[in-house]
Amino acid sequence: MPRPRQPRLTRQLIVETATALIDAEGLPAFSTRRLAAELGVRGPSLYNHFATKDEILDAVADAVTGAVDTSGFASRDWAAALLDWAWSYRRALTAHPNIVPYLAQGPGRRPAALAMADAVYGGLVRAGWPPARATHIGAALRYFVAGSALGSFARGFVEDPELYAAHYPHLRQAHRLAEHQQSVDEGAFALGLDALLYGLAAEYARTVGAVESGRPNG
Amino acid sequence: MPRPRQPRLTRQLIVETATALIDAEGLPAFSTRRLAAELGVRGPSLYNHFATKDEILDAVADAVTGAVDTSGFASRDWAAALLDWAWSYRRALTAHPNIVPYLAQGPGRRPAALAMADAVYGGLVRAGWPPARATHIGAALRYFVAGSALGSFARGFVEDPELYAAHYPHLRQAHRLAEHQQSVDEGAFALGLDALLYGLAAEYARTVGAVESGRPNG
DNA sequence: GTCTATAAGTGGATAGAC
DNA sequence: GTCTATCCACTTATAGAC
Repeated sequence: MPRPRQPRLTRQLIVETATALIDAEGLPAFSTRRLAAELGVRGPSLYNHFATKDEILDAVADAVTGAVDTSGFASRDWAAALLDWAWSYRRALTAHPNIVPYLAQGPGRRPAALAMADAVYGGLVRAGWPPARATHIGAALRYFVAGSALGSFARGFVEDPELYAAHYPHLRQAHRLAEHQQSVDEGAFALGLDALLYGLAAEYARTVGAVESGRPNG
Repeated sequence: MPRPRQPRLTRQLIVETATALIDAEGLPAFSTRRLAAELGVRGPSLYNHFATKDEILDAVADAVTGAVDTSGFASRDWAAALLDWAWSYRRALTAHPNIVPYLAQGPGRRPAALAMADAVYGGLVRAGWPPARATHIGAALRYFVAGSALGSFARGFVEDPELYAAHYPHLRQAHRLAEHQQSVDEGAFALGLDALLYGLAAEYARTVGAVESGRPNG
């Protein structure tokens, strides 16, 4: 026999609505009252499901991180797995850029972030990278992805040619960046990621590969 | 209480105190009242020097960015200049990590950020990089630096061995990251930056260098 | 240029009714 | 499990006295 009336709130519904609210209005605009209003309830009702506001934010951050795909580390060579992971990571964060400053405070105790770190670190070590190097690589990629999701580079420029021409001689075309925001940001990410992986592959060949030559990376 | 002979507030003093306050207590704790208290005045007095709270934050962000050294682009080859710039940029941001989320929203109209973009872009173009590529390189480095300053990777882990051992097999040593936070974060940055520059140098040799062989980069 | 006073509102969170 | 009622510290910003 189902319950006559379903509870209006569930943890999942709260997290989904909180995510949408943060996406739409930003982290500073996110309050328990505002969230409750969005859910059609009053503020205090949320406290039946979460103890504090930060617990809600942690759940949102964990859900965002949970969308990242690390499966490549199980089946592909380390470089291809890093590439797949970085793009998936970037997609997950750029889908919810406003939560990034909160999320980037550190993997902390959030399960999804720890599972991701575990998969990446494990995959790199399995491929032969020394543990300390694997840590550095995972962190470096995290820096790059978080930074790219944090704030669009192109978005920072305004669409007013006059503003830049006067004082910044090389930025004469900068106003055009605003038009091509997405392709500039993605192009910069692609360039940086490719260069990074190129450099890592060179170091791998120089150190790990020289020792375990002939051993497949997967 | 008699009024002081000298004005107690100046824009510079306000910005310096605001920076210290944000460093010490974080962006959410920063309020005009809290700042005024720190300066020994009442909240409204600040509005004689800045029109809004955001104007103060912009001034703080601009001061932080203003500490970045881009002089290498005038005198050194592009790769060495990028390396110097990236480290200087990182030092400036990690000295004030709590302002990074605000600062990273985009270069916007802040003079110091625009001057920095101008110097970097101009230096790269002068070295022979195609304009579109120069934009991507500057943005990619910005992503990496901002991400590295935004949140320490190592800090995210707690110093409790038991917490990770159970569920994340590869993170058995992760609690040790907390001890070596600074060296892990700097090592990850150094590795990523070197790999990135290695990859860029390869592309430069493949494209620009092939066309303008023999031309000095400076 | 700093002050008092105040506007007009939001914040997270709790107690206890139903 | 949601409600009403409530707490009160706190927010940015303005008006006008001195």
